[in-house]
Amino acid sequence: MRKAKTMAEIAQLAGVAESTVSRALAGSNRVSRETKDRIHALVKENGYRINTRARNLRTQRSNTIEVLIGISENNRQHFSDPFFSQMIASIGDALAENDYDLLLSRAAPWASSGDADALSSNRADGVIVIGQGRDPRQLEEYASRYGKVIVWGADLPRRTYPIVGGDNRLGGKLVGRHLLSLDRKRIVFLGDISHIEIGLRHHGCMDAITEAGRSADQVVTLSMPFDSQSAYQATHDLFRSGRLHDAIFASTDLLAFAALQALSELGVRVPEDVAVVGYDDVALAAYATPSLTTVRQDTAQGGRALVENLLAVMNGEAVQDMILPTELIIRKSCGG
Amino acid sequence: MRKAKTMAEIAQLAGVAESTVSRALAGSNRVSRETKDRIHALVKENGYRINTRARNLRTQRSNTIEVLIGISENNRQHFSDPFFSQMIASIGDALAENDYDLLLSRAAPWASSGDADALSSNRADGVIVIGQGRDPRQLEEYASRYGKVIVWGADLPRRTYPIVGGDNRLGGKLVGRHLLSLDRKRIVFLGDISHIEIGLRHHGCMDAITEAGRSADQVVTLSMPFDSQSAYQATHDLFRSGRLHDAIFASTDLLAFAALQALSELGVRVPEDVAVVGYDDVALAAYATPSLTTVRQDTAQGGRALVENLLAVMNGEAVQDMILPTELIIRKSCGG
DNA sequence: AATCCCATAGCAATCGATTGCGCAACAGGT
DNA sequence: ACCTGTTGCGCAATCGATTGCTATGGGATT
Repeated sequence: MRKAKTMAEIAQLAGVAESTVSRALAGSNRVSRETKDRIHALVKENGYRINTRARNLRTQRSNTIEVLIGISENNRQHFSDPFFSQMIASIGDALAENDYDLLLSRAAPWASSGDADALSSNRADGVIVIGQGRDPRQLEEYASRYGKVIVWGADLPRRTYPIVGGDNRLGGKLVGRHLLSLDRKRIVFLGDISHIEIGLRHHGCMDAITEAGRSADQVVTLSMPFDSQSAYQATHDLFRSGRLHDAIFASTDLLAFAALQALSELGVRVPEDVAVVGYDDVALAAYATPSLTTVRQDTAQGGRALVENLLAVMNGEAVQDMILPTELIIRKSCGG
Repeated sequence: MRKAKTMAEIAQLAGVAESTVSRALAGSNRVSRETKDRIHALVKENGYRINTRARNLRTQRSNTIEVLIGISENNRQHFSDPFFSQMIASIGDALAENDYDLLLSRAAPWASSGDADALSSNRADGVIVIGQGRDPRQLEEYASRYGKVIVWGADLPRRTYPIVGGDNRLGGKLVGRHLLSLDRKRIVFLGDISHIEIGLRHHGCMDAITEAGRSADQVVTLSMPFDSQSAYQATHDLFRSGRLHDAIFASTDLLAFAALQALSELGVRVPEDVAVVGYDDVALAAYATPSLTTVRQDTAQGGRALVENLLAVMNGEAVQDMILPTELIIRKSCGG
């Protein structure tokens, strides 16, 4: 069974023109039933498979959507953040239903440098960016130039791209209120507030403080990189030094887990001594023991919305921004 | 600033031929410094970007590697299994270092049906399959036909594709021994043993039982789908019914977390009443409280090995199978 | 019987970049 | 002056499938 490499060879074997083979495989009704059958048989027999690269060039599309984790240069950690992987899973589902593949990119195209400036384009039919990162201007520039882009993130002013996202400020506020209602007086905020979304969560938390007439110095902000190692270390250092805090607001569930680990090793009781609240409501937040009080970000709904809206954009339709409901999930074993 | 779409337009603006533009952008030394500079300036000025699709067709490569989660038809759950996302992250890292992108595919090409049989090929330069699934024959067929494939999985006999993987049977054996050394007498195995790798873990566990001269009925096997919901439910049902078991061997950390959750809700103490051991050593296994005793599968090393060996295969070199070290990580708060 | 139409299938242009080969210009050596 | 290299660049074929337009043959219509 020799392997037929090109459509031309199949055409030759079938005694028809390439165009007929192409139409037969595409299911066009301009090819007779018999010819179709004959071609399909030859295709199977020879193990022929369409060359996607040629097809992509000719049709000017690749049935592929690119997903960029835009939140930072140091992408390493974010791939393994369960929030991102859940989001990617959900996007993947929605794309699959629409017959799109998912191209996972790690290098943000706007970060390319020097000679490489003309490197890539047109490899995907559209782009989903997850997170606005620290400097939204690059993203803005990229999106306005490229066009077929949608972003998971916050509703920034003077934005030209459509977004899907939660209300980070509200989420932070809910957490703040919750901790205050538990009569916690010295709160630690864990996370890199130079990231847009994290900053908003922090902002919301401060809103709650102000709203309650408390003093802003009830919150200690531990700004650190986005990975669990740093969170573990920071928590460990802070609580070993014996300073008295009675609550941690981790800007991410991943960081919350790291903090819990540190507290556990130091013998700090949760939630008796310290209440811990996370953000994202990743799947393991419920399964972990102690389970985690957190703010829900519905990745299933979010991924689906991102895909649907992106497809609409690609289709030339106008799409609305979409702010998903944001709610606090209270699990008593951890968040008090 | 009109957008230049093709290389021909840039060539026209620069007053040179397309070939010169192409060579200039590729950094060929057969173009003078001045011409290069002029072209680069025009490229930047016009926001021109190379059409990747055309390039891919002409060069017969796409600098893309496809990653297939092959373990089951129901791919939904596996994307969010932290083991898979860690593996994907690690593969992504290694690929990025080699200037490859990662195409995440959800539909196994060998599962395509009917008219669609000639649908796709040549869209990636190579394929990494994670997991051998339930029926390794399809995978075998696919790999032998396609060629540029590497698989994360077990060392099956009469296999024609190269693998990277842990020693699942040894891992299972280590767990079995560990539980026996803790004098546990009624062990529950949690997982779908029709999956090759899970079956081997189970097998290894039984080896340990036999080795110790115990009776095989000390192990109850709860075979169930691959998701945490099912594991939670199964554990809940089993322990609520009051039967006396004193250990759980979860074939996956994800399932272990689900089991822990169920036990916690039923008031079963871990590890006093029931020891729980997982498999994979996902990142959260250490951070969760109680932390999890588990068998380490080094995704960082594994991902890197998969990529390096696949690139070697694509390069026509012969590669060795690679069995990674398999060791039990004992964390006393959970596994006893 | 002449005309028209429909079902099929072929021809050839096209998508946009890459690359082997050839050619011109210019330098240096004899 | 002639030969030989080198440098810089253009010509045109090529990758493999898709698609608008055209052509043919047979049956239906008037």
